[in-house]
Amino acid sequence: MAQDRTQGGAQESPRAAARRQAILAAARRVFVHDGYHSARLTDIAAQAGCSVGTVYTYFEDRSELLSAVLEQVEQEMRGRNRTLRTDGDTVEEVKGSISQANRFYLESFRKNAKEMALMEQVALSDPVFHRQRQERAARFVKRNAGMIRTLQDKGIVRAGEDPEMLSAALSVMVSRLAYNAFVEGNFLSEYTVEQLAETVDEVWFRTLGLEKVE
Amino acid sequence: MAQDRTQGGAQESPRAAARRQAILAAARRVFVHDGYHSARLTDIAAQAGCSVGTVYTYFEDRSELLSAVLEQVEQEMRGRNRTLRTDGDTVEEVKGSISQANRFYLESFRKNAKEMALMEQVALSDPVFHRQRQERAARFVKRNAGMIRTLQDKGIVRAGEDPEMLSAALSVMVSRLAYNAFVEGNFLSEYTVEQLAETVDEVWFRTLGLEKVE
Amino acid sequence: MAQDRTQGGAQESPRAAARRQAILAAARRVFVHDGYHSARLTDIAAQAGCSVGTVYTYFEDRSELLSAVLEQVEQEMRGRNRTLRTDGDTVEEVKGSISQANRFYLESFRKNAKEMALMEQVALSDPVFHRQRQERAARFVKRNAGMIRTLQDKGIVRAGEDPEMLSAALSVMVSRLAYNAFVEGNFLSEYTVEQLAETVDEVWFRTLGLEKVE
Amino acid sequence: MAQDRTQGGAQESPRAAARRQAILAAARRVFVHDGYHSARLTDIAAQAGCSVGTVYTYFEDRSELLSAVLEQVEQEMRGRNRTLRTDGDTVEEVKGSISQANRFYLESFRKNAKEMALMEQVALSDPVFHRQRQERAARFVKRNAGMIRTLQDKGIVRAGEDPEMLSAALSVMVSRLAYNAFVEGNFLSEYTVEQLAETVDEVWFRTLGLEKVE
DNA sequence: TATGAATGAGTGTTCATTCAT
DNA sequence: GATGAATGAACACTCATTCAT
Repeated sequence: MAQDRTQGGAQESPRAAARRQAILAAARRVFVHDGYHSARLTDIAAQAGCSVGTVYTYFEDRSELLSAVLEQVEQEMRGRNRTLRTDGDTVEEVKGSISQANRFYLESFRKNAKEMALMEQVALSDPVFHRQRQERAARFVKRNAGMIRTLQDKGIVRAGEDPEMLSAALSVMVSRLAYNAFVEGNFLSEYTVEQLAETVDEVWFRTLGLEKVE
Repeated sequence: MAQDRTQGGAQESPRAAARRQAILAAARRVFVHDGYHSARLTDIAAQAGCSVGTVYTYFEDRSELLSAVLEQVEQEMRGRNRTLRTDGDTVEEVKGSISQANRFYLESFRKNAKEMALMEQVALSDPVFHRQRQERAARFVKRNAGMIRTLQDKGIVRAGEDPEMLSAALSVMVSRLAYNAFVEGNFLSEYTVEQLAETVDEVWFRTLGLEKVE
Repeated sequence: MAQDRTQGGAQESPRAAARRQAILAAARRVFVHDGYHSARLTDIAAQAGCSVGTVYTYFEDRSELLSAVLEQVEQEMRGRNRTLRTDGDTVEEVKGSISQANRFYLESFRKNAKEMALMEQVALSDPVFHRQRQERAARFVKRNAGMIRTLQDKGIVRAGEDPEMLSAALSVMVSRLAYNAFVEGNFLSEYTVEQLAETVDEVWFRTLGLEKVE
Repeated sequence: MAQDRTQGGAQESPRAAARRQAILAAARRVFVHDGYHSARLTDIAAQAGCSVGTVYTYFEDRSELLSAVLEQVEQEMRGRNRTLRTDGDTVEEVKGSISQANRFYLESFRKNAKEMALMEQVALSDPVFHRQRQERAARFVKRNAGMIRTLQDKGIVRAGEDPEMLSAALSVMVSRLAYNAFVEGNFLSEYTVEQLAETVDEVWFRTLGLEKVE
């Protein structure tokens, strides 16, 4: 992914690695605080306790610095979600998986709200980041679509529905609700993650026919 | 709202009005094509067939030009939605209203997809536009929350649900699905408005208990 | 002096003359209030109740408008000073003339303080106005030098002094003291014209040997 | 006084100091030659042998560059006047002090005539510089007022006179005469500093009663 | 005469990136 | 590796003046 200037397998010294981390952390702070367009290299260097020249020793240019920041964020969030299971034999197991996944997603989003806002911002002005964001979303949708298809095979979800689109609808609902609650400072920000999760679960369960409607 | 330099009720001559429209249309094209930050005044003037100075005869500055563009878009979209009814006595009537509203929304979004992307972009970097976008969204959510509350009173929707949050969840689902389909160039862009609307309707109906799940 | 566009002896209609006066008065207000460089033609036209184009009907350009304003001011001040006598046979008569001249000057300056500040400002950046101001000052110095020479001939002032330079020294003292008192907003602004005049008289009288020093 | 971008006590390298001086000297030349408002940053940079960007490395903006120039001039002039004495016990000593002070002032003015014109110009359009000029003048007047008061206590100058106003009158006479002689290009410019000083001394001495009038 | 819309040249300032030390 | 001074392209905005109506 060429997010640094370390060619091939050349190892960085511990000191160099520490420097890189310091710059990365500084960039994350500054990008998140000022927004990508307002963030100045000089501020990042100052925060990192080094000169601008040194920043260029470790990162090709400003946009690569942003890449590295976003990649770091994504790894942190992926790490949290790695253990998720989306399968299960009984309806209750499926509901448990969905429920857990939604809680994980909402919680992750809450913890990195500022970073998610940053991602959103850069995706709108830079084609490269736009594509990255799209692929991330696509993976999310695809995973859920697979689950829906499984439920259809088991006869739980109606076969008539398009799994991809249904997945997309339910997925964007979760991600956008999270965005509104944690980034926008909406009326939604007054709810707890648990409350949001319950609503989201409800929509999923009813839509997928996992809950009896009296 | 002072989106132009015409003070108070001073009437514009037909020629001046035409000029203003030409500049507005040019700005809309350029903003939508290049994005707000990359758009150059010189390009807008060139597109409008006048000098930069003339642009400043009609608009205070660059940001006011954007305001005028967005206001125009909003009026176009509001105009289309004016006729919407969100009430009804029978379940079928309610479903009809929802169905119609969703189709109108998706269709409007499709017709102004680029402009919606522009709105999204500027909302992320300018506090004023951010607030405008938020208020627009809040109105939308509120209207739907009212409808849900009515359904609860009639005993159609369960009383236990929070109408505001449910409305928010369902509303963002529609708007974000539209965004993905018409702006992002997703796999969703291969669906027709009708197909999107059917899925969206389905989620609404099931969630609100308006449809029997076999 | 070609301060207007009325070629030769072509008479202006009464209406045109009124227009010209209205514009001139507006220009005077705006120039004096905003300073020459900050004054905008549009403001002047607005103040005059006409369009910018009309201003150009009566005045060649911005600088000619200023010329006309300054000329008007000068005529007003000259008018006041026309009756001054600077001669006299006895020491008391001479002192009376000087005393009267100083009071007239200070009073005139006070009445047109803003205009004098304007003159000073434009003299510093425009060669034409600079020359005008210089000539005005030179006339003032010359008149006083003549008086000093007369006093020397009568044996009242010592013959050894250079009348021109002495006149210059005493003249600039008066004009600059007036400037400080009426334009600058100095501590000097707390004195009355009479108090300033007494001090100024004192310096003149003593320097010219018109007063016995006990 | 924050007239540069060197924050706090951060030391400048010799090379940087030389650069700063080069830019300062260039700015002084250009400001003095073209006047503050007509001076272009590009000209200053060209004169300094660097790019415009480099100018902004050392100075916040155009006005700070002017500040630095004026401060430099003032320091040069203050340096020259540091040794002045304005006291003395005998009449002859007092006259000597006054005489010396006047010569110093006139000579300083002559050496920095163009810069004094610049100061005058910017004082008339910028409130900050206006205030600085006023304070400078006030100090000058105050110092001389103190001397006059001392002379009154000793019974040399009449007690009836207002020391502040008398000081102001005599001070502005010197400064304005200098201005006329060295900046204006008056007939006064044909006199030597010595000749100007003699006239100025004469007015002071006679006004303060330090010279017997035959 | 009066209008006021149109013109367009002119310039201070920013900041990512480079490279000599 | 580290530094930070130097670069210079890029751009919004102003306003006196003109001239078609």
